Amino acid sequence: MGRHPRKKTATIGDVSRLAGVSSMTVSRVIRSPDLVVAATRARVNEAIADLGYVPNRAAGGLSSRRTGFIALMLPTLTNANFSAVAHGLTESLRAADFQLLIAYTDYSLEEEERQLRNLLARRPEAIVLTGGVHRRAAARLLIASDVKVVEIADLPSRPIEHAVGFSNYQAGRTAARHLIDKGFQRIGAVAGSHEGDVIDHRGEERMRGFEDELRLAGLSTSHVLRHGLPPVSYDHGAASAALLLGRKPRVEAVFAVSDLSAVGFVMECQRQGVAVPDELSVMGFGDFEIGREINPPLTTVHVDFRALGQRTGQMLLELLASGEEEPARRFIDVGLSIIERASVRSRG
Amino acid sequence: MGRHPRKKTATIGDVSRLAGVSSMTVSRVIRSPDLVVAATRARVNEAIADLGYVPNRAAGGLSSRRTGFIALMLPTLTNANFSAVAHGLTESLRAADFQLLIAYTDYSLEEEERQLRNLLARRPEAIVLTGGVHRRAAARLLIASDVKVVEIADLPSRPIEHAVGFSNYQAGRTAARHLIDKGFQRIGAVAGSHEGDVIDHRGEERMRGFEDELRLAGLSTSHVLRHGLPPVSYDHGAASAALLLGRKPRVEAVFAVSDLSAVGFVMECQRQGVAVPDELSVMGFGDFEIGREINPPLTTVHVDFRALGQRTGQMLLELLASGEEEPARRFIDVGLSIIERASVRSRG
DNA sequence: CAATTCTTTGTTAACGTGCACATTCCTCTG
DNA sequence: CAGAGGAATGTGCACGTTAACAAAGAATTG
Repeated sequence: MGRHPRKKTATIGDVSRLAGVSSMTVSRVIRSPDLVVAATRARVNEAIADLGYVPNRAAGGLSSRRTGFIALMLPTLTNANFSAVAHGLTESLRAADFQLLIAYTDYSLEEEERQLRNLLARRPEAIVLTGGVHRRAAARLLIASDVKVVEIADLPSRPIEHAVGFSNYQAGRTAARHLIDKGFQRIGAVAGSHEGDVIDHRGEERMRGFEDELRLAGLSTSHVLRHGLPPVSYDHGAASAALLLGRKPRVEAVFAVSDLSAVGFVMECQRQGVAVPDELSVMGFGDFEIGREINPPLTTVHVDFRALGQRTGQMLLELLASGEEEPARRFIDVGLSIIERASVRSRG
Repeated sequence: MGRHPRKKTATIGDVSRLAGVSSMTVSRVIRSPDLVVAATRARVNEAIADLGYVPNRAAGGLSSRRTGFIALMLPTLTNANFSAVAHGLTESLRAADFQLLIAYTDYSLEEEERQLRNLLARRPEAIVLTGGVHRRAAARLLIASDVKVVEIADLPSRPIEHAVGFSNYQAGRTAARHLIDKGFQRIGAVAGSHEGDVIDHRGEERMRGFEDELRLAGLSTSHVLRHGLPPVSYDHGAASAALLLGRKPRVEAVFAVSDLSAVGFVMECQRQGVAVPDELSVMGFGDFEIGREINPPLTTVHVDFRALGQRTGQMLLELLASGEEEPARRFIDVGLSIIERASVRSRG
């Protein structure tokens, strides 16, 4: 406890003394003003303003068992789609006075458990996970705590509790199907390496779906290129293009595991004088803003990540408001769609 | 307080009972293990693992007066440079077990005070602000609380306490000077509107510096175009290009308030068959990754935002470790530089 | 107008932890 | 072997708030 030289920040006690009421009345003025008669309320509010009093939520949460935290675990913040999720989540939680606690793992399993422990130490009322939990110890921690768990983005086959998202595997298959339907035979793909400590599980799922669909159509997967560490970005696509354009016979169409990589790929084609889509079709994933802007604009698989975040937020509010201990499991597939732009065109 | 049907999450008391020690010993095992003899420590750790115990930081913080929170207030998360700041900050704070509390205002003054109040309610040990505080009431709240304040990104002329960043005004002047030195006379710029509720103060500073430098060189500012709501992005640049390319006589060089806008500008030039840089030079601000990748690669003003976040984090650690009530004010200018690429070339 | 109900405010205790101090048990020293 | 010093552990309380209950006054009812 505190044997401190001087306390500076005002407490509810300071306010109550100044206003000449009990601390409980102050608490009520803040949390349910209609329970307090107008005159008293005014006096208290004045004292609050005078002292610049801001309630201590840690203390309040300890007492009420409601911390007002929602935890969010992401692989990284430096990805427009993930920050869109965070953005959408905040939007729907803002009105309900929840505070988002963001942690990210930089795609490392090492960090996963550490970060999870840190988050749980804040006693969030719910935790939103991207791509599940991969370590046993981490999963055990989740079970021991009584937070509500929502997995988002990649829909797991066996969800821990609730889930909102889409199937990355399906996204890969859909992309392959799109290129096959356009009449292409030599279809390639570019993705990060799937060996090493840093693995993009969601991207892997897309590639798995992509290759499966190729095989089902009796096509070769030999033009699928894996290199570089995730998370992939523009330079990954540019490097991939340099590698893939040298091969003979040249591929006719390429799927990049991310729009960023696809954009880099197209730019490298421009530099090498390879016309997109006349000589080579390119498609991406994620519908990043930049894909709409380049020449030619990028055909891509679209998932509305901001809406995903918003829907997750709304679901959380319902879940938390209901107060049920064991609410029915929710499983929402937000789906995905192909956005046809000019970077892919029919063969021949 | 809690009259609750059943408590589920384990407390330090549960652990101490299971291990047959006092709760204080458990606390010590967690916070300073060397004070506890190995045998006891092992017993306690076993109990912790068995119960899946995770300390409650809210309770700990209340008692120790150290919450382990650092607050960060941003205009938006959906900007690569700001998320780079958050990323850099997290990196340096991670080892010290600080948790970043992120809030963003979406460039709205309305939200600023609300968010600040929410953050202060968590009693962060320091608060990192982007672009200062604009409302009186908000400033008063900051003063009443005893958090350490660090302003980052735009260096204020009169900092509240500490500051790490660069001068956006200087960035604008430097950009203008660069174009003037290249021999251009009809120099334009594109930025968001500076009227309305949503204002990008940092961008405004850059424009102010840009126009000042033009005027000092005796050049006209009539090609400076203002339109659209901040934050500006690709489509803003594209739209600006459409507007600016129609004017006669055409500008020779353009500075966009952000790389994203500059990229959109270049893409629109491509579509209209205007060669960059042969017919028109374009430069941006922020050195976003995409600027390096397009054709031609973008000349830009570079600021290392990730390093900015890291330096801020290191400074915070020193500030908080020292324990001084009134540490010396710190004011760090991380500077900026012009990155010359191919989108600007000398006139004539 | 007495009995009842509602409105408004207050009192008490507990939320889970860590600091300050106290206690116990060893180990050393001369 | 008594006394001093240190290492290991324990006790009590405070951190700032709110839930539950209590109390006092005002309004309503028959």
